[in-house]
Amino acid sequence: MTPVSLIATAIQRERTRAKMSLSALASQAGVAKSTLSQLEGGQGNPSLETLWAIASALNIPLSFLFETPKSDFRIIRADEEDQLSSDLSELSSTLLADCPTSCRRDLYRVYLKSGSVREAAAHTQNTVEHAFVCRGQVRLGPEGNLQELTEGDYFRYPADVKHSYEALSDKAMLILIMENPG
Amino acid sequence: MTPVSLIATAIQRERTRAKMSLSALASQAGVAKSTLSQLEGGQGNPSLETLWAIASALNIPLSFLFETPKSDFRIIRADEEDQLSSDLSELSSTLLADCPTSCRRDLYRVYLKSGSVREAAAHTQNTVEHAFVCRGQVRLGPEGNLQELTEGDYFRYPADVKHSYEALSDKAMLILIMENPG
DNA sequence: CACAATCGTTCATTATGCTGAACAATATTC
DNA sequence: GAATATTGTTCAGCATAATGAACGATTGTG
Repeated sequence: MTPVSLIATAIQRERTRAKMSLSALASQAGVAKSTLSQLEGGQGNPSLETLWAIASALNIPLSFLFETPKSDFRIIRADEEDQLSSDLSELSSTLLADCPTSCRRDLYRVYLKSGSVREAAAHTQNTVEHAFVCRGQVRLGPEGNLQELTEGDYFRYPADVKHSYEALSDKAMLILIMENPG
Repeated sequence: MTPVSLIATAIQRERTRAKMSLSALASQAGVAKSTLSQLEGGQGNPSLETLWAIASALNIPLSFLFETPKSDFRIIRADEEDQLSSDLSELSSTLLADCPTSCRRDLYRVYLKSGSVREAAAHTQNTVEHAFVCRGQVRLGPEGNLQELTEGDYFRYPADVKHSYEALSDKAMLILIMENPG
């Protein structure tokens, strides 16, 4: 995959996400329509200033133009041991998620009390959430894909749709990592 | 700050980190020395292919050239409540760390047993680790800045120096997020 | 229906980034 | 110490990215 074609799809993706026409984005960024048109066509070899102008007009950091879209599900149960360095008796660690390309990840500590269900609206497109349950039991996930998790479980899911959190035990604590855009 | 000057310092930083001479990097990347020289001098307006070639030769993703360096300490105790959305009785969440610019964050689940101390070598420059204790008590941190943490505590620290982990309780579990380069 | 506006694409001209050779300044080797 | 690489910089020529006007296609409006 050539870098230009990657940029091409990235620009198109971000532009449609921003609900901007090609002409509007071009004038907003201060570049010629023709330049932008060729770029989105996967042709040419844009300069840094051109890319910068486009990213600024889209109101996103430049690195957002270098990301490859993906989103997926993954559950790692507390008793599933990826044997990574488990030979060290005093320490065993499990890689829950890595971040191959640059991404934005915000880290939250969440306390839940049993009772009502906490609904969360859809986040920006391609947002992914990582949940790790530290204490108690919770049911969470995107609409139609709720998972019941217990202490030590890890769950990753797309969060660009409606999703919810609910404590099944009296109290629950979890680590939530919001990652966008994936 | 102009985008070119940012790239200029970024390239120099990554090149010295890779212990490469300007000439060596140029030939490795397949670009003219003059091009690279001008770039590091903060002049010009590089094309995407040029940047791509340089990043590839440095063996880093392109987005690493757009990051602004920083690193810092932060501890959030379990009983420190950032009142964020604490008005919702059934849910209260605390933002532990956000990620203003693009960054790489790998997520680990770590189990510790009391006894020996786990020593970790210095990671690449500007690496930061986020530790969140889910169970038990641990003493961890960089050399000369060990912190004792208990359940629910969060600790962020530079990990580009030697650091260590030690369980103070019988068993301990924590979430570790490795972020590089910050 | 006709008119106007906006859409995205294509093409000559202009501006400029990339190149390669020549350069002085260190660093290395016998 | 002289000879030889290797460092990073500067400058003319070429390659090409960016431009702006003209284009047909599509949409909106009276």
